[in-house]
Amino acid sequence: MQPLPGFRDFLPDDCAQRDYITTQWRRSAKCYGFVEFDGPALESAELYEKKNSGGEILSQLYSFRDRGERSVVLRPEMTPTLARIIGSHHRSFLKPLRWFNIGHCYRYEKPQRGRLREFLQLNCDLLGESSPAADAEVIGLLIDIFKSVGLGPRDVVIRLSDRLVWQQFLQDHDLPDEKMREILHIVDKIEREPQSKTEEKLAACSSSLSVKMLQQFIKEAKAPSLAPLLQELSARGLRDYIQVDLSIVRGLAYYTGVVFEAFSLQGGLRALAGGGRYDHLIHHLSDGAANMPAVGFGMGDTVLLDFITSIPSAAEKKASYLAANAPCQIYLVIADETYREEAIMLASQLRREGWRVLFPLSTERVSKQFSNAQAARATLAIVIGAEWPLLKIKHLNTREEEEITPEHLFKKLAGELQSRQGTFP
RNA sequence: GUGGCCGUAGCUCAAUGGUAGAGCUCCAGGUUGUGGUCCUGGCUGUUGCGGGUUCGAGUCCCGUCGGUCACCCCA
Repeated sequence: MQPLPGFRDFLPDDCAQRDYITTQWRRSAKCYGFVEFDGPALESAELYEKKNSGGEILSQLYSFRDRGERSVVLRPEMTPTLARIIGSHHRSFLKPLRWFNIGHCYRYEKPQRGRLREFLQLNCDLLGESSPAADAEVIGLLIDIFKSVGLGPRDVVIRLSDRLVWQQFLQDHDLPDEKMREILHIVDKIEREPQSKTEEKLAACSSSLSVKMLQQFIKEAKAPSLAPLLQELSARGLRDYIQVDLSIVRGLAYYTGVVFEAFSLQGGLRALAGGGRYDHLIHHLSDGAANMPAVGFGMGDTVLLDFITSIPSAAEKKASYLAANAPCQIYLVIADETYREEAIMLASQLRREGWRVLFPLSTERVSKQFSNAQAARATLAIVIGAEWPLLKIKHLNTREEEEITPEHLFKKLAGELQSRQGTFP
């Protein structure tokens, strides 16, 4: 039996790596005062129909009828759920809200690498504040997440743009607002499509615009509205990560202002995260129950993990986290079965103090026990045998051995635990 | 949804149309209380599945399922 197409099993090693990602996500989000929320994976289909009035989107939804004949959908993204929750609970919270979520989302598409039908996503949203300071907080958080996993300005870039700039562009060329969506779609593709196709699409949309004019406008990258945001990012020391790029407009219809995408600079340009400002969506999705400006972003786990693994310094950082969180810290070697009971008592005591401890469940040769200790990636072995009531401890990395009393052992470990506490809370 | 490539042991892969194999992993040993090496032995298959061609198919053909890459799409 295999999992369904586009779904994955997570073996312990996969879980450990995912734990690394989600731990860094949580840590960074909390540093910015974001609080975690969650909602159901299964939602009413109505929630998504409202936003996208039917069409193709629905065919990419995991949708079905439940036993109560309700039309239901596995959430394809978090934002509608967030908007729904905000709509009915926003009066209970002081504004602005800083909320984040880590959860599985689903889409019924043909699976390929980094694009499965079930994926884990981080969403961070700042609601109820329309100033550029809010944009800067959110983008600052995004960058700090990259920093936390060892990615620097040589590894990732945030391409920043503003839809208001394009709105102004349309006005300056006497084009109606209705053309906005079409033009943005063309801009979105301008890098990826051959010029002839872009020209064709542009001609169908407007007679007064040329591809050259668009390209020139993008090249000039004049975006005065972004100045306050850029200033805030400079104050955070994050300007190195930012590149103003007006060709970034994002595919989604609901963005109203600042939009941004994070890309990998090495190993081909891959989108690692994306987001922007959506000032009307909450109002729309909550049926007017709430009305507040919002800015946020989403980031998937698989592409990020792939990328981290391909960057040596980031891979090293991941490896040291995994080593520090190995399944076993202390392995008790029972060299003489006579002392099994003493060993069990010692193990229990160590476990009560929070150490990850293993010992052989049945009689094993000492050489086998050391072998197992290493396989479990323990850093310390404690041999219990003839020297009792003394213990022989062996540092498995340095192979150094010493004999100490149990009391001394606990004192030593207590110091160790304290000094490590700052490393991985 | 469209097209290309690929499906052989748990993993990585061999096998001119002619008896399905290797390495790694795993398990058990190498007699006294010390772990990445080494030596010995052992387990593992409906060759993804279903048809067809052939004396004979892992190999050729068709279908199907799954994987992968590129489009499409991206909430």
